[in-house]
Amino acid sequence: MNEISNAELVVLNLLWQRGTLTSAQAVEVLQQTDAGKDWHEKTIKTLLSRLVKKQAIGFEKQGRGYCYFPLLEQESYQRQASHSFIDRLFSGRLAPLVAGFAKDKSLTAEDAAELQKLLDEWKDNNA
Amino acid sequence: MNEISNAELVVLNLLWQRGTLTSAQAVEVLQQTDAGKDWHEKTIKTLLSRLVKKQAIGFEKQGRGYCYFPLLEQESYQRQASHSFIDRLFSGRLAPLVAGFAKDKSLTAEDAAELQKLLDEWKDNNA
DNA sequence: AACTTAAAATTACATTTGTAGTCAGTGAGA
DNA sequence: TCTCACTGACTACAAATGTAATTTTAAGTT
Repeated sequence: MNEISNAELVVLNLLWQRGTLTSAQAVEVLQQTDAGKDWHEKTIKTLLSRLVKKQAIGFEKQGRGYCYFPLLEQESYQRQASHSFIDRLFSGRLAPLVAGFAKDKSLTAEDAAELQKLLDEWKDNNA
Repeated sequence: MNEISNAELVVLNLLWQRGTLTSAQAVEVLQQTDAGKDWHEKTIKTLLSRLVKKQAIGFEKQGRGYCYFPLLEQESYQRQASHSFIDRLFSGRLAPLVAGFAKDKSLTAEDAAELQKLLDEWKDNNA
C-alpha cells in the first residue's frame, strides 16, 4: 500500500542488483556509491527496516543477522512507477517524454538504436 | 530549490494548461477532475501558496484576489523530472522504460507512430 | 465611512521521510 | 561459560506533505 521513498529506492535498487545482502554488505556497498556515500550505517539499517515493513523486501536469519532479499519485483515496480510518472507529468502520453530526451540531446545513439529495435518488434507484433 | 510535491503538481499542471487562473477558478476546475475532486477549497489554496513560496508560480493582484500564473516552465520541469526519474529507476537508460510500455501492451499505435517519427528526425539530425 | 464577506495569510496537525541514536538480545571468541 | 561486539528493534526529531481551520485584511456594497 505504501510508497517506496527515494532513499528506500536506492537500497531496493541494490537488492535488485545483488539478489540478497546482509545489512553489513548493504552498508559496505552503498557507502561507496554516489547516492549512499554519506549515509550513516544506522540510516541504511532504518531504510532496510522500512522496506521490510512496506513488504518490499523480506529476510531470513543467517548467522547473527538477517539476509535481505527483494519481495517486490523490479519490473513490476518499474512498470507501475513509470505509468504513474507519465500520467502525472505527461497526461499519460509516452512520446512527449521521449521527445524531451531527443530535444535536449540526451538521446544517445545506443538509445536510438535500441528504441528502433523496440519499435520494429512492436510493428511485427502488431502487423 | 524545493521539490514540487504530487499534490502541488496537480495544481501546477492546471496552471500550465490554462495559463492563468484565480484561486476560485482553480477550485472550480480542480474539483471536477479526478485528482482534485475531493479536495477542500482550503486545500487548493494551500497548494497555491506553497507553489508561490517555491517560486513555481507567481501572481498579480486582480480585483479582490490574485491571478496566478506559472513561473516554472513546463518543458524544463518535465525534462528535469524525467531525467531524475529515469536515473533513479532505470540507471539513466531511457530504452528500458519504453520497453516496459511495449511489453505490457500500453504502447498505442499512435505512440508508436510518434516515436518512429521522433527517431527518424533524430537520425536526420545525427546522420 | 462603515460593514460585510471573500481572499489571502497564518496556524494546525497527523503522517511520511531523511537521518540517526539508544536499547536489548545473542552468537562467536576468550 | 562468560563477555562483548554486532545486529535488529525501538525511539527520536526536524522537515516535507496532505489536508484543512482560524485569523486577518481589504474590495465591494450600502
